[in-house]
Amino acid sequence: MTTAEQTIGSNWLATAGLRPTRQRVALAALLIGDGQDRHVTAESLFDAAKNQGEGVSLATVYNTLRAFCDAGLMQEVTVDGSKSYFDTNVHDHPHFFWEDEAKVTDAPSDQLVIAQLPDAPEGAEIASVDVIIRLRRKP
Amino acid sequence: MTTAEQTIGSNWLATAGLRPTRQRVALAALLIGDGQDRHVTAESLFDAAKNQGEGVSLATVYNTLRAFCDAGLMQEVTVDGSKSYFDTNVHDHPHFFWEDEAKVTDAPSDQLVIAQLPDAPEGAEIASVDVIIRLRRKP
DNA sequence: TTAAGTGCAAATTATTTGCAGTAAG
DNA sequence: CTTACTGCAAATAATTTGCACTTAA
Repeated sequence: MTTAEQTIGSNWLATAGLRPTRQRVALAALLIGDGQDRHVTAESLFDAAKNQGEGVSLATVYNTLRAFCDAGLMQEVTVDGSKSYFDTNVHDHPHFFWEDEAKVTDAPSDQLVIAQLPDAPEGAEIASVDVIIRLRRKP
Repeated sequence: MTTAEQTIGSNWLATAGLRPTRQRVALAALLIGDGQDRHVTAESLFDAAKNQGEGVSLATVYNTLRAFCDAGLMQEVTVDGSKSYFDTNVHDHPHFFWEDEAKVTDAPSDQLVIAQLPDAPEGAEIASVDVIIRLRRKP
């Protein structure tokens, strides 16, 4: 990991008022270091950190992802009942879920047009609208 | 539970080629007995069965819900990472998720109009599109 | 009679938490 | 210094499974 990526990560943490610990800076660099949006599970991020020789415990990865979500730096994507996915893109946008690989990617949000949406029932308001496009390998 | 509801449940099982055991007929009657679509978790269905004095183990409720889904009688709705919800309405339709109550209901599908949908990436095809409208109590 | 279904209790999986030690402001 | 963070190991929660018993066909 370069110093540049660490700096980007530190700034990202700073904007949310989170302490830039060694572990968080390392994970932040993995998540946003190259400017690309990323979709991870706790396990996949843990493995990525390990592959870089970064010592971070799995519990800390879980706690850190929660902290990032609470701080609004990331969002959880609910696509699969058995695992939690986290997305560095916090804007409202649709997702592809590759069922064969159990992998999440962004779907192009400009290609999704919702012309009409059900009204929220009495006493409720719409917090967000999730659109998951489930994919399978073409036969 | 009336005999009529049991009969409806038995027929429902028969259409899927599932053996109408006492437990399955009881659960089926709870699920589709009154003709209304239902959204349950394993736990909520287990409680409902218990309240009717039907002896069904929790493991059997889990196994039965899986069997119903595998048979195409129900579908799983992924709205909450920590629990599985099951829907007796197998048609493609949007859902409301009431975040405060952790409850799922159907959203009126005629009020959802998707004018444009992202194309499936190369080599993939769209299996289904989930639309979850997350609600919160109005303040 | 025989293959499928049931019910426990034990196993599994993903995730959270308590708490003692470590480090950031 | 003081409070937040980390890491382990133990706890939790939802779900699945192994296996002996029961039941539908």
